[in-house]
Amino acid sequence: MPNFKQIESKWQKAWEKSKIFQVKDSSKKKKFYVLEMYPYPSNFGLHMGHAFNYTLGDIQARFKRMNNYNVLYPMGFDSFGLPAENAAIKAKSHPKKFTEKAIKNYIKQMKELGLSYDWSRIIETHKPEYYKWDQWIFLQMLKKGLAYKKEAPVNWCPKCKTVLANEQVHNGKCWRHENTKVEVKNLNQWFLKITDYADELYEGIKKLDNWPELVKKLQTNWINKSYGTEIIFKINNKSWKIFTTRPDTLYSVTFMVISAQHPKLMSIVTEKQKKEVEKFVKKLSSVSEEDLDKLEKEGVFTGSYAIHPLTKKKVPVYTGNFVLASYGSGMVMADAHDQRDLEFAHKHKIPLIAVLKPKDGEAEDPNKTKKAFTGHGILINSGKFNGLTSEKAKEEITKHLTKLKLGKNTINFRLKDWLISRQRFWGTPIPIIYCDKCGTLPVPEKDLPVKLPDTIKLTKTESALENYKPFVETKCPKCKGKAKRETDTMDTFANSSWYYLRYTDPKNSKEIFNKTKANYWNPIDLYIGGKEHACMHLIYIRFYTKFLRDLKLLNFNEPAKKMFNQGMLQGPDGQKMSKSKGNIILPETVSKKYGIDTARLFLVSIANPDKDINWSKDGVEGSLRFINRIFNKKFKIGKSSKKTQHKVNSTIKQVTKYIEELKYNLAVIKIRELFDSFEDEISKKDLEASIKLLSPFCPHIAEELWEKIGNKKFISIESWPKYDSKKINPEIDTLDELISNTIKDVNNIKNLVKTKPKKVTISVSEAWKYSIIKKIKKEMEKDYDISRIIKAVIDKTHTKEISKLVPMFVKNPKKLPEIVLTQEKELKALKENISKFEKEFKLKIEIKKEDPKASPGKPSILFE
RNA sequence: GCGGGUGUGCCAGAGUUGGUCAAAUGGGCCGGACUUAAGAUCCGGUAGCUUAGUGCUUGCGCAGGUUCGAGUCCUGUCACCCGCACCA
Repeated sequence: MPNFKQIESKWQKAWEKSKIFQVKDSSKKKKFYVLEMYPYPSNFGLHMGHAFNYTLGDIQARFKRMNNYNVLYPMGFDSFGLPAENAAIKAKSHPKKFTEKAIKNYIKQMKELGLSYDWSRIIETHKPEYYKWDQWIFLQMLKKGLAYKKEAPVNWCPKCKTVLANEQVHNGKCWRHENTKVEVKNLNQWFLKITDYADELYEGIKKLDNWPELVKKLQTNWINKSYGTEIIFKINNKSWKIFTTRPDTLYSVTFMVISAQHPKLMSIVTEKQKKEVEKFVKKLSSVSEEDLDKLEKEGVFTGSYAIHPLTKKKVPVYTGNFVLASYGSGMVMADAHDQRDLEFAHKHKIPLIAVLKPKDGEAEDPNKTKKAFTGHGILINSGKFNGLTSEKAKEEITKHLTKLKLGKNTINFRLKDWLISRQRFWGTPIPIIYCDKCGTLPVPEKDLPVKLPDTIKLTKTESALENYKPFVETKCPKCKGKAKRETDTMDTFANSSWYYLRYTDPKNSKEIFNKTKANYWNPIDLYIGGKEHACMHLIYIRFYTKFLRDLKLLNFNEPAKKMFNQGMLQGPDGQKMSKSKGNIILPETVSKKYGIDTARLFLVSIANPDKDINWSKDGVEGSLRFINRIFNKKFKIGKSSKKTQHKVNSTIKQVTKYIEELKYNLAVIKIRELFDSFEDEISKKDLEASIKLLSPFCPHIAEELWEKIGNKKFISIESWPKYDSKKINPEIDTLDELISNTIKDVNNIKNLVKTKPKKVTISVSEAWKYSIIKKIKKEMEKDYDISRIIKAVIDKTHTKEISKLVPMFVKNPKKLPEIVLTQEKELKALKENISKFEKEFKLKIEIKKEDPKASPGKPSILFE
């Protein structure tokens, strides 16, 4: 077994010293930007799942580097976040301490994985040099009216003591505390107006050609653009807008439902109903929007009536728990053609009117049926719109409303504005100052960054900044009087929304990044990360990209050309790795036992990298066996046989293609087959090419072998081998097959005779091919089904070329393909391999040519 | 409820313009070689029936269909997994 530890550290040091992975911002070479989503530096360190993730990118980076690309492959840390803050609170300390310790450990571990990052470009989001630019972006958004403050019902996690974005609430529970119910609370919060970009974000998805379909679908559903109609209802003489996708059911509206969380709800509640409504709202206050669905559809009458815009009838307005305050306008018109509305109406004994009938039937009485007719149909009970189809009626009714100025066509999105305020310490401070005289003011750009205090010791969960006078107390930038700082910090997703740009110019203190550099490297050519980020990070990063483009800083529209979602690495038990299950595999342990190259090789050879995979001890040992085999093999440098040349060249071709497609598992198979096919003697060039193929997967071992065969420079910066198509000869594979069949024959016969013959005569027979022809002729004479004839041909010849001739057979069954007899070639191949045979069987072997016209019934191998 | 995905041999997992698929590769298991022995290593086997065979049969969740031909396309069905969630 190679001394992995020694080899690994030798090359890791050499790489670091030589700075071969550092990259310049311009080059004659084509650029390639590979990026993995940067991690949160947890104090538990990296586990094998991270190793898998980063290996995927590293292989690509190494591959592209060898293919003469100028490769940007950086790494950084998403170092703001709750765990460090919580740890600090527990230890009555500063989160920076924990964070930087964790980062140090991460870097060490990453280097031990042999990842070829350009460490000179490291970014850490908790550093003022970085988050200064978070604040700068915020100020730009403020200028453009994209950052604003408003009071809104927000999700409040009592454990984090902070507000969560909708996207951070999972099933009504906090995303970090699975058992903590999210409460609803009204607070004054900062929002980013991502909805201004909703349409572009939505339409742009279609152009993300190399993004996984899954991510695209999830984003499409998340943003959810829907075309509909805005209709104005009058309540107590005030206009209330509602949004509907079904204006064709307008005549069916017999009541309205307003969200129980609507900010203006109380304004329409009458004195008489006040008590009941308040009771109802209070009951719901501990339930988040996302949790509402678990409740039964409930509601109470507000006491007010709305005027139907067309019939002018009075319809009662209810408040209900099934209407979202944040979608549309927070109020819906309710009718007989919606299941929820129907159920609600039945419960509250509200009469319903059917206005649609099926195209081929009669309408059911909605007051009696339990199932609403929700499809499209023909309008009835709808005044002058009777007889129209739903589709037509949607248009006509909207047109009519537009004329009356009571409605219009509109587009609605499900996507909500992004709430970025966090009442936490360990985040980017929002650069805002509040002055009693001058109001809310942005921190002047020259005063950035607004730094987090370094000296503070955290003791409580609540916002430490709020209670820390040296931070809060400041001067008003306008009147120079006493003023207070904003104490909210930003969601960490703000940091990660543009980090990829900072890698291109990480040390710039004058500007967010140099435009030329950022535009040279971007967009990212390959972005690797988990699919769990489909709806949050991957939408935010697109949003920021578009915003910075609109500031004329970027000349592209989307952050990444290609996105790749890696699968999850699960423990040996097939379960998600977790501390509680005790199934976490650490790179250190594995590396010590098998070497990190073995682990890298194993991780990518289990399955396609986008599949979830299981760690397996037996499996990794298989990879170890392979590495041992090639490491210990003694190569005689000389001349490659035709066969070796063929294998090397065809493997180069296939492996190159597979790596490009990120089908690493298939690439590894081909590499294994290549090394296993080697004969004793091989040319230096072929051997070098083979080691190069291995190098992105097993960089340390490859460097070692490279040196062992007498090379001085690093294989990591050598150029990728090119195949010579002239040396690829598929016939060699066919002959190989024939030979292995012959071996099988010999073995079979050996087993049968159970004695050790001294001499074997193998005659290469083409008899079977004759037998096919015979068979075909026979079948034809019998006037058999043509399909059987063709099947016979295909089964026997196994050549694609012939299968392509099938249509010809169908047209003209008499014209049989001419089967080329390759007896001469087979003989030759066997002769070439005779020594191998003799060694294999410990026999004397004699090869005899058989009469090609001999009957197919004769044995082709004779023993003496 | 809506949307998405998956279902292949003892196991993991390849396999999309339908045709070299009884099914890559790895693991496991069985046998052989080597060895005093074990391990490592190397070789062979691993659906069933056969065999002198490069033969036959069955076969990729289940049931049908299209086709000369289907793991691959279509329809239905079952199972599991994941995302979103009262979207008006």
